[in-house]
Amino acid sequence: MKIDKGLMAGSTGMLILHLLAEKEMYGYEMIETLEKRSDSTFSLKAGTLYPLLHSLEKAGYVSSREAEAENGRMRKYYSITDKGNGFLADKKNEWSLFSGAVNKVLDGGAAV
Amino acid sequence: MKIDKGLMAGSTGMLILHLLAEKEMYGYEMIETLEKRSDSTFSLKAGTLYPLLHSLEKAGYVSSREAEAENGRMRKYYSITDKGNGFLADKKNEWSLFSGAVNKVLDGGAAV
DNA sequence: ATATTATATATCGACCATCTATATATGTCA
DNA sequence: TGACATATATAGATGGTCGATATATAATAT
Repeated sequence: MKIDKGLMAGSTGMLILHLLAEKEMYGYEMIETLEKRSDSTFSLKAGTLYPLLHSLEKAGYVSSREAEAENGRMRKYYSITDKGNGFLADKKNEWSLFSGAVNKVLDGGAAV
Repeated sequence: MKIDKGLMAGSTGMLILHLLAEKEMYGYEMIETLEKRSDSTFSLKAGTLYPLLHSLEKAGYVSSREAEAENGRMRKYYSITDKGNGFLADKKNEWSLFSGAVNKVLDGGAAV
């Protein structure tokens, strides 16, 4: 099933930062990793990712360096910053609160 | 914590339809019920709700009737339609898939 | 050789849902 | 009478995602 873009809004940044908290990655790799990890539920578009990475960098949440890959291609590798880790922690709390509240409403009526 | 509007996007319609699947409600009542059920996590704005209700009605997911409340005030009561129930079921599946995928990514790295 | 596909980054305009601000009107309470 | 809660409504601003498009190289197929 294709996930409505409305649902994606707001969580994409958190997901990207979470990946970068695990290890340095380049853009294309993030798209593939998200696709794989979510069992193809997510298919983040390049047109969404690259502007997002630029805004995360501008905000100081990630830093980047260009480097040549083994195959000779140029890639732009992103890393999360300390500031980014703090922001990520906040976003994870927010996600937890939000998804919990949605489920509360959906379960609700019963034991309120 | 105030929930980022990006996160809300896409799930508000589902939440409203879920409330209406329980019982007929008027707009203001929906806002209060969501606030209460979510332990004040959600505070849906009137400027979001009323246009949303109109579009849900236009799409045939809800129907409305105007009636005088006990206190003499005019209220617009909304009910979910059969079509709306079908749409709601789809949206709940989508939410389940989406939130599951987000958690998979956040848990990920470990057991992939 | 040549065409196609995958890799890799990037920008732009369109779309859509949310918010704030504003408007109107009535009921309640001080 | 004034303030606040109730109740619905619309308009404009904001912001995130998408599709389309562009560029360039590597790998694969014909």
